[in-house]
Amino acid sequence: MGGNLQTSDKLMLAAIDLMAEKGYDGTTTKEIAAAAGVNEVTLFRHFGTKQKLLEAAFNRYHYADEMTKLFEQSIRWELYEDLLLIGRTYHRIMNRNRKLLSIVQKGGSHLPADIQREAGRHPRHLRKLLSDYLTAMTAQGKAAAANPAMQALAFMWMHYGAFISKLNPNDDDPENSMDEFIEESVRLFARALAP
Amino acid sequence: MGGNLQTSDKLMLAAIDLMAEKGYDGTTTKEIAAAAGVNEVTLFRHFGTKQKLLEAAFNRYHYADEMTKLFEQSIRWELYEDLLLIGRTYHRIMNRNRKLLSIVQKGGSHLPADIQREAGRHPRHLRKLLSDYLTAMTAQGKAAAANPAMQALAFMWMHYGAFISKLNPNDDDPENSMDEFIEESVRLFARALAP
DNA sequence: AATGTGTGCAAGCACATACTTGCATTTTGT
DNA sequence: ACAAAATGCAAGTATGTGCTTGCACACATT
Repeated sequence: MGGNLQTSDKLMLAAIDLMAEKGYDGTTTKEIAAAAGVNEVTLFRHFGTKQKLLEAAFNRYHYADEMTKLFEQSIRWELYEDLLLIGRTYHRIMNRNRKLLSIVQKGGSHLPADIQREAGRHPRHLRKLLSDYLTAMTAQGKAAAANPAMQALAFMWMHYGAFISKLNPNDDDPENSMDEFIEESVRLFARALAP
Repeated sequence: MGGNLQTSDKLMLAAIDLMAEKGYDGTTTKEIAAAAGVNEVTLFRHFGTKQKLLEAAFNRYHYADEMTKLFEQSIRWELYEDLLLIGRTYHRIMNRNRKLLSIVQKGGSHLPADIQREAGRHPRHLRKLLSDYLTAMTAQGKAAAANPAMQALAFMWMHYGAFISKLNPNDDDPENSMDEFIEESVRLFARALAP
C-alpha cells in the first residue's frame, strides 16, 4: 500500500482545499475523492480513515521554522529594516499555511488533536524571538522598549489580526494591499520604539 | 408555538455554548436539548429547525453599536485617553459576543448566511469611526497621522488579533492580563502618532 | 369541570456519511 | 510478456442526525 505519489498527493491537496473552505466536518470523503479525480475507495485504501488523511496532508504540507533562520542570519540591527523583514516573512509563512490554518481554525468534532498543537507552536516561537530581539536592541541603545515582551506581543497580534481578517472572504478590503499595510505598520512601530 | 421564555432561552443558550466549542456542524440537536435539560422534540417544537434555532439565538444575544455612542459622547480629543477608552470598549464588546463570534469563525455547511454578514458589520463600522477620528485629530494638530486609514487598520487588527488569540484555549498566555496589554499597546500607538 | 398549552416519551423515517467487500480492469515494473 | 500492485465499480453495512408523529401527562386559565 501507499506507493504512487500522484494519487496520494492529489487526495491530500483536495482534502486541504475543501476542508479549508467547508471545515473538517463539512467535507465528505466522497467530495474529496471526486475533487481529486479518483474513486472514493482509493482514498480509504491509501489512508484508512479521514483523520489519517488529514494528518498525512498536514505533515506533508505544513511549513515552519523559516523564521528561526531569518533571526539567525538576516537581522541587521536596524529597527525599521528588521521589523519590515520580520513582518514580510511572517505573512509569507502564514500565507503558505493559510489553508491548513483555516482548517484548524474552523475545528471539527473528530479533528486530530496533535494538529491543533502543531499549529499553535509557530506563533509562540516567533513571540520569543521577537521579544529577545527587542530586548537586545534596547541594550544596544537602538530602541526605547520599556516593555519588550508586551511590544513584541503587540507587533505579532497586529499582523496576526491582519492575516486572520484576510482569511475570511466576507471581510472586504480589496483595495488595501497587504504590502502597503505592512510598510505603514512597521513605520508606526519603528516610530514608537525609536530611542 | 413559542411562548414560555424559560425553555426557549435555555435552548438558545445551550446552543450557543455547545456550538461555540464544537462548531455548528459538530453540535447535535440531541446534545443541545440534553444540555438545556429538555427533550429533543421540544427543541423542534419551539424552533422548527436547527438553523432557525441559531438565528433566534443570534438575534437575541448579539450586542453591537455600543461603539457609535462612545464616539459621539465620550471622546475627549486627547490621544492616549481616547485610544485607551476605544481599546477597552472594543474588547468589552467582543467578549460579550465571544461565543457567537466563535461560532461564526468555525463556520459550518448549513450555517445561515445572514449571520456571517451581521458578524462582519461591526469591525467595518469601527474602522470607519476610528479612521475619521484620527483624521480629525490630525486636522487639530493633535496627531501626526500621515495615513489615518492605515493606522486605524493597524490599531483594529492589533486588538482583533489579541482577541482571536484568546478565543482559542490552545494559546497559552495565562499570566498576561488583557488589561495590561491594552494599556501598553495604546501607549505604543500614542507615542507613534504623537505630533 | 373543561379546555388548551407545553412538555415528555417512544418510535420511527429519510437521508447522509464513514468505511467495507468482492471482483473486474488498468497500470506499472521487470 | 508476465506478475504485481493500484485503481475503478457496484453494492452494502453501520451509524448518526435532523426531523416527524402519535399519545399521554401535568399544569394553568376560565
